Amino acid sequence: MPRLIATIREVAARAGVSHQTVSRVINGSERVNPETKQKVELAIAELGYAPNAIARFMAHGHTRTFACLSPNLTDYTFASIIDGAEREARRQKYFMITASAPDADAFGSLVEQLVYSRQTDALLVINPYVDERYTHLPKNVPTVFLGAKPRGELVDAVVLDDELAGLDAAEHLLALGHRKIAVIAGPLVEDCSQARLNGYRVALCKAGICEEPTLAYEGDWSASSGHRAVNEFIKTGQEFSAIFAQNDRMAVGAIQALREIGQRVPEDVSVIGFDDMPLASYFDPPLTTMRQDPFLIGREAARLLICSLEDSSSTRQVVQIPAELIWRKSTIAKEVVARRMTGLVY
Amino acid sequence: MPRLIATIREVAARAGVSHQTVSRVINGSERVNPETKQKVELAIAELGYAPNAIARFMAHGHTRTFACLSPNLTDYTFASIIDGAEREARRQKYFMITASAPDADAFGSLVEQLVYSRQTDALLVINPYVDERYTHLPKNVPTVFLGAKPRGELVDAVVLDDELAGLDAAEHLLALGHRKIAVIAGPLVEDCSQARLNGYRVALCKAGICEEPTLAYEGDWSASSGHRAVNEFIKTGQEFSAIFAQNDRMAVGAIQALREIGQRVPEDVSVIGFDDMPLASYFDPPLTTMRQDPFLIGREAARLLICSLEDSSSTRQVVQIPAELIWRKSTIAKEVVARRMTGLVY
DNA sequence: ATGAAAGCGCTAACAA
DNA sequence: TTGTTAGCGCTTTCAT
Repeated sequence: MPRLIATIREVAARAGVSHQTVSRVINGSERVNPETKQKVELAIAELGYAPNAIARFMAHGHTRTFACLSPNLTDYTFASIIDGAEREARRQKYFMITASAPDADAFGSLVEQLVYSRQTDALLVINPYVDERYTHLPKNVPTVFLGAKPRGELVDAVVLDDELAGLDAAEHLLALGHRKIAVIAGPLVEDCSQARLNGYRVALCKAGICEEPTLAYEGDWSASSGHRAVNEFIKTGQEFSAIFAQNDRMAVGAIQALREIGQRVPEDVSVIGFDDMPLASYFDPPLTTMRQDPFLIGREAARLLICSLEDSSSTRQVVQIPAELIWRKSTIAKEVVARRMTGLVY
Repeated sequence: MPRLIATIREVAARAGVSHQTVSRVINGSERVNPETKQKVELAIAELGYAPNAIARFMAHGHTRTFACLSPNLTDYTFASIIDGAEREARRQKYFMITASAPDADAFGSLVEQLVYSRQTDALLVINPYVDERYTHLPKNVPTVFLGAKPRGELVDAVVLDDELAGLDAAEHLLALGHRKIAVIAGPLVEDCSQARLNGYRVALCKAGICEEPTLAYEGDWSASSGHRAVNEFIKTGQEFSAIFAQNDRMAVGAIQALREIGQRVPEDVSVIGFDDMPLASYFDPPLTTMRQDPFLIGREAARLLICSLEDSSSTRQVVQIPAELIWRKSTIAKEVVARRMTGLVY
């Protein structure tokens, strides 16, 4: 296979200069005579020369590339984080290799293939504590966690302010007059589930309500687990007038289960979700939810990573991004319903 | 910054062999004495040596990495394609750099940064004809198109059998007794929109129905464009008892618009979508749709790309993947409804 | 079975 | 301002 693109030396020969001068031109060095520069640029154009990135990496020892490891690439939140990170990376002339690591083993071999081989200078880890994957983290490699604060690891992180968001969600329901509020949590090994649960508890405590632990169900983020949660609540005879689902998919599953047993949303039960996923406003009823901006989170993570790559004296940080309540139609004031039902009008 | 990982020569020195022997060991060459091999492996373990991928690329001239360029990373279909491609790539020890190119210019500069710089050996292009991006395609670089057949370009492609899927969707509606079937198409610059439309037309022709062109609306894949489509149909006084939306988001938007004007789905109007996006079964009513398997499509594309990378004599091919009808609750037989309405029971 | 030499295409350090 | 010399860490080719 013939080499299709010229080398720096061929350009140099054609322009009648040394290859080093060509290097200076393509790197925009100041110390080069304008005339020489022109000659070189002409030769570059004539030869259709483009610098070889791999040779550059080889020469200066780093790749301007980082790896982004995610449990999967299809979850909307993950995909948005990745999109945000990738764009910020590219804006700063970095590259990103994205890979899905369904489990800890896959994660480990990815770290080997990408980081230990020095194909990659740095690491972005989405949900480092979903499983044991954090035990495979490389040492001494700039890393940013997404979705969980470091537990001792000396890495940066950007996370949603999940506790505050959980608190806001619960207070929204409280403000609507609800007192019996069930929670459908994500997997409790994930920090964000715990944090959202804490926020919820704090809100209830502040409202003088002692939370009943049985009013919480541990789901797995899937719609069907939301469905199961409601069935479980019913089976165990729980009473509740509102549900806080820790993501929209579980909220949607819960609403379906509720409807199957003849409960109307929001008239009988209010449901608040989390994420504001695409089409959240197109469900029936349109979902009230805590919106997060995963694109922004990804961008911020890339920014942080590049900072610590370029300024090794930069201090560790954890940045928290706030969530925002989007009040649509799946939650409603308890009193309003009660009055309507008894025929009272304002 | 000190080099943290040993080089092949350091390993060689420690094992008392030449660096070439170490190279043979790490590359699994047969021609190496078992004892020597052991010594080398010991040295590798002691030093924590890992081969430098960049140096390897440099030495043999290719990177085992390809670029995957997509209009965005968040669309579920794209994300699934990417996930499928990335996993297949990794399974075969390749890497993939994924980037979003919102427009043709971004696409062009990405091709420059990734392909002309030889950071990448090959190219996966999702939706090459969304805009003018195909004019920036590199020559002489193994490429696979996703979502559109090559228009003259000498590249492989994997596409859904959109025409057949369009035909199947229309025939489903036809079989249910519908005769006035409106279409909400995707952007007509995209081949898949055209192909789905063709399939629909063929089906109607076969059923002896001359399609009225005004019964087609060009959307942009968004739910709100599906909503607009229905309003447009109504405003222009179109009659229809069924709608074929070329993706699920537009279907959902259409259903909402229908409901707003007091039309029930499926009792008054049947709606079939396309994709079987996540939660399609959780909408009200659960969506009838043409399911595609984008993960499989991505995997197939990566397979093809690697084939043509490793066997340059491999012949060009376009592989078509079938879609599958998922009949849920948003479509119903016209007669059934009519009978119910007039009080007739079976 | 093993080693020595050359080179991949560039950048960095120094010299002129 | 420009050129020369050395690598970067590996693979490949050719000798031994």
